[in-house]
Amino acid sequence: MAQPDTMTRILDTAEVLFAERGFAETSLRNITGKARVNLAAVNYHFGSKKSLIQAVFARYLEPFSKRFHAAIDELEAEYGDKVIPLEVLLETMARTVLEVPAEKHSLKVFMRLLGLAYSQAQGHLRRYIQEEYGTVFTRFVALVRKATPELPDAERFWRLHFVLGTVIFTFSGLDALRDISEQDYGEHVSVRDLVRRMSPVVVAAMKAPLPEAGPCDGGEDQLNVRAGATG
Amino acid sequence: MAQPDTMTRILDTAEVLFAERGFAETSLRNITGKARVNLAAVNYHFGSKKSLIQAVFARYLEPFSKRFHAAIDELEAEYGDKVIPLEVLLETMARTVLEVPAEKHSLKVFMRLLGLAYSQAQGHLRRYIQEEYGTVFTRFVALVRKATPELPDAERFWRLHFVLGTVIFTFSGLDALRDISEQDYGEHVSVRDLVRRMSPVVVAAMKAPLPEAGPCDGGEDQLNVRAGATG
DNA sequence: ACCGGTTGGAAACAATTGTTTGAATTCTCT
DNA sequence: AGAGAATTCAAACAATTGTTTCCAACCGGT
Repeated sequence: MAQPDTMTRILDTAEVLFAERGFAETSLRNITGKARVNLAAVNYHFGSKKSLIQAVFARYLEPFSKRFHAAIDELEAEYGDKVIPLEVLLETMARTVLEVPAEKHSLKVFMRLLGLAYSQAQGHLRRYIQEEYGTVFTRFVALVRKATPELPDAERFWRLHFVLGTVIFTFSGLDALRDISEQDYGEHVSVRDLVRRMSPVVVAAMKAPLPEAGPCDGGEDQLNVRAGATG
Repeated sequence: MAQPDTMTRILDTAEVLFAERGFAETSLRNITGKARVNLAAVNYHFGSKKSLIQAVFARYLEPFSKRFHAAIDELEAEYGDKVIPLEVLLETMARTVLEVPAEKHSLKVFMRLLGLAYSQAQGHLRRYIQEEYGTVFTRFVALVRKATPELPDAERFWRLHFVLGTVIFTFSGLDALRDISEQDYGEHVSVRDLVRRMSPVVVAAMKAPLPEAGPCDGGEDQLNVRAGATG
């Protein structure tokens, strides 16, 4: 069996280990050991661990970004001036997300990495992803805006992040949740299955009625005081 | 100003740092330095870093569990045999969650810690939380079941986790999201504000129509093949 | 065939990690 | 006040981390 080249071998191993344990908990020796590659290879090919992490993300996000732009192009060509329905937009995004990792990698890994990027390392990763692949998301949001004219902009912003939370959280903890589901309900759910279950929920979430009153509670926010560091 | 005792000082500092950077990325020296406490104090008072992490969670979850049990008791006494409406259940949970950290701590920190517990360290933390505080959640689910008899059990299981994802994801990334919201929409959202926005979305999510077809796609799940470790 | 640039490998690097030690200090109770 | 327990402290521990170094092996072009 012709082994893939070293860089690919490192990326393949790294993404799995990162997804399983997180970035800080995965050492380079752990990666290079499992990948049967010399330790120094990581720093030689990628420069640093940080760059390796970004490279792992780039391998997912680059084809995704490309395909998603293309998919949106198709949609816009098909619908012309007409507004693209919300369901179509969401379904297109889901399909693109499902397509990309299916080629070589695991959707679970992809989602778990996204979840880690959000939850962990508040710093460089989020900035990197935002700067590098933010445009396609912006484009998507613009279309969602046309599809949901009844929503105030701020409301739509929050709701999109609500459903983003649903998606990332679910798929990123997929294994554990699936185990419970299988054990308690004797039901093995596939990824497509989960998407099918998620669709009506997401649509309903976006189309939910607006909250009752406006933000007029005087801006009290004492819930966020932290234990003061008496320096 | 009378300083709180060492254990409290450590817990106060640790929970903030953990929430900001994650567990592995926060060193004991980092904590003890900021808390103005000797390094060995952590191991003296808590035994190990792992135990410290659990103690941080216990300080949130213990009062939450107690209050939530009490709140459910009240609800059951009030409603007797009648089913408690879903909205009331969700609102009760939200209120309890908001109450607990408001005493001394930050809701943001609480949620971020919950998010980390799910996303990070697949091992000991989830088990610990499940074993220690799983009963109150089980009790809650039983009431939700009565409130949503139209949902198949498995469907309700997944939907509860969908909305759990929304809640944890949103509050755990609260700062960043709030910054964007404030910058793009000139709108400062308080925590209560966010809860108000989230409510109709969560309710709509739980009450969304059932997905169309059953799980009859032949169980293909090749999306989850991982890059084989050719050992 | 030969050479220059690229790639691979074992060892060592300095820094940081969680934890332990044993003496000094503070607190508690009679 | 003083014996004894509880706590704090500085220092060192062994282990692991990401990174670098130096040398051998390889490759394609003239």
